[in-house]
Amino acid sequence: MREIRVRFAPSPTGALHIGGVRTALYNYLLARKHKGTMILRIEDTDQTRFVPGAEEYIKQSLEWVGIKIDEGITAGGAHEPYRQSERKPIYKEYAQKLIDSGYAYYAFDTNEELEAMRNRLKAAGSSNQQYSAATRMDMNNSLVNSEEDTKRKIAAGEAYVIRLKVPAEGEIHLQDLIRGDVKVDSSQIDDKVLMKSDGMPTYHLANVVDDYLMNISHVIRGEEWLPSAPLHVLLYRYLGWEKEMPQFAHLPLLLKPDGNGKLSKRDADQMGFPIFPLNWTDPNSGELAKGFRESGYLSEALINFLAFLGWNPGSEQEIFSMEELIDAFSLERIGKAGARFDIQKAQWFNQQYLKAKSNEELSNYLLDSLKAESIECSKEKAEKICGIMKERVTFTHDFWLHGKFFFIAPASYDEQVIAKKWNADAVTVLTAYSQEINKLNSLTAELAKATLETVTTNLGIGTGKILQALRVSITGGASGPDLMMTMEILGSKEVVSRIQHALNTLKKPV
RNA sequence: GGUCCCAUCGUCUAGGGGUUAGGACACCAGAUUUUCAUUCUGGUAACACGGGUUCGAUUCCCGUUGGGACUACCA
Repeated sequence: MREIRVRFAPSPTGALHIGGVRTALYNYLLARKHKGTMILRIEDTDQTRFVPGAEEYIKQSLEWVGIKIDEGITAGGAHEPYRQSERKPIYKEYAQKLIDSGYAYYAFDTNEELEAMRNRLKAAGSSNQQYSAATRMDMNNSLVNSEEDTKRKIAAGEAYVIRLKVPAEGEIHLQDLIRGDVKVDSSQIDDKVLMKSDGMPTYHLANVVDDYLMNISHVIRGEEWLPSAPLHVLLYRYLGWEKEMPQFAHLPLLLKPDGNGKLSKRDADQMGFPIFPLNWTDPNSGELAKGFRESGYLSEALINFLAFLGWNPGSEQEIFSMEELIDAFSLERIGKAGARFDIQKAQWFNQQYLKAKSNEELSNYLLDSLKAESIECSKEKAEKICGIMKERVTFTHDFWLHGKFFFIAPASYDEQVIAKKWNADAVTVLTAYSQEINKLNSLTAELAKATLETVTTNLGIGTGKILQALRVSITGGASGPDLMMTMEILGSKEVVSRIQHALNTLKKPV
């Protein structure tokens, strides 16, 4: 079997879309599974859409999610350079080869002329308006002009493109690993531009040339490429590389949550979830798009979630580490239908991964949040807080968001709890309780509980009746982690002060 | 419009000529937790439609419908 060599080949036109991350992931899983090579190639042949910082963003995103690059930009390799803009002469050479062998030709048509052609065909009621065998002889190209004329035009510096001469008819077959046999009649394919007038190749040429030169074994990419895949087959054929042609696998698309259409940044904004792995600030608009990382997602959870969007192991296991994914992965088990993006499932995965982490590891997230708020906290205390909170947390920032009361005394109290539970009994117990706690110089959860029981027993009031009042006086909220542990972390002085404050602030019920 | 791709619970999906059509998320109910969350138990919920093929189709074939992608000197 041929050595597995796959590539992830994004273009640096902005932040890396989450669908791109999944494509990269599937490539990576296949490579690792078969001890192959994962290549990162940058497809920057469109100079007009180049976005500064995008390449760096791609690298950082892949690094964050744990997709390691064996070969390509930064990693280097035997097929350098891995940035298509730096491979210009290579494409030119092969375009020339196609011209020499009669499979491609020069075209001098202006945009206006192309436009006119389309309008003409449209008016005539033609089902497709393309530059093809049916129309090329009416256009301004080296097929209709004399050789001298073509040479003269080129020498005079007239703008031209190189187009592929697609045959008028004939079926083109493509064996897709996911979709099986796909066939298209070549009459449906237009004479695609191979080299643009700026001297850069188009995706079609660059992609085929590089995949061949880099000895790529499998092209795993999104389904949006399926319609142009037959064209690529034609290119391999005309270049004489059909035997070395990689195998194709066109991945199902990631769909909007409501199911209609490709997942886009717009949907994410509207529905309030991220679509990029990392924060991204658009250099043109200055607009910030939130990343999964900054939204509180763990990379392992994101990967697990993404892996299951379009693929499944066939078992009932849901939680997979990267190693387990590599072990279980196979192209055969990739589905054909588009997968809707369900952020709730992503949240569930995140919760699972968060719960499984050590307090030590989790404390870093809390400490980060605290640092941003300029609040001091020891590592030990942070670990303790994370320990009692991790069962109730969905995002990394929830430790801070739902645990603020560990650092800031409540400024207001939950009204519902006050209305229902703040009564004469509560005031009696809390008054006595704070006096007892005040006598202690160190407070443990056990001590807090024992003291509370003693106080309530002496007063003949059920503990359960006033517990909510105690919680609200200490945290301000109606719910939260174990209250006794919370008090232990807060310490006796703080507990007393908070109860006193509640007693003083809240109306004394009659 | 044309070409291509796709179709199992609301969502991600397993399955496959004869099954009580399985799991997970979400949702609902109960138990535990003196709160909330966690956890556990249970529940609601699907083979788009019409023709074939067949003793028998949700599964295979064809069509319809629906959805999607592509249709640039963008990738």
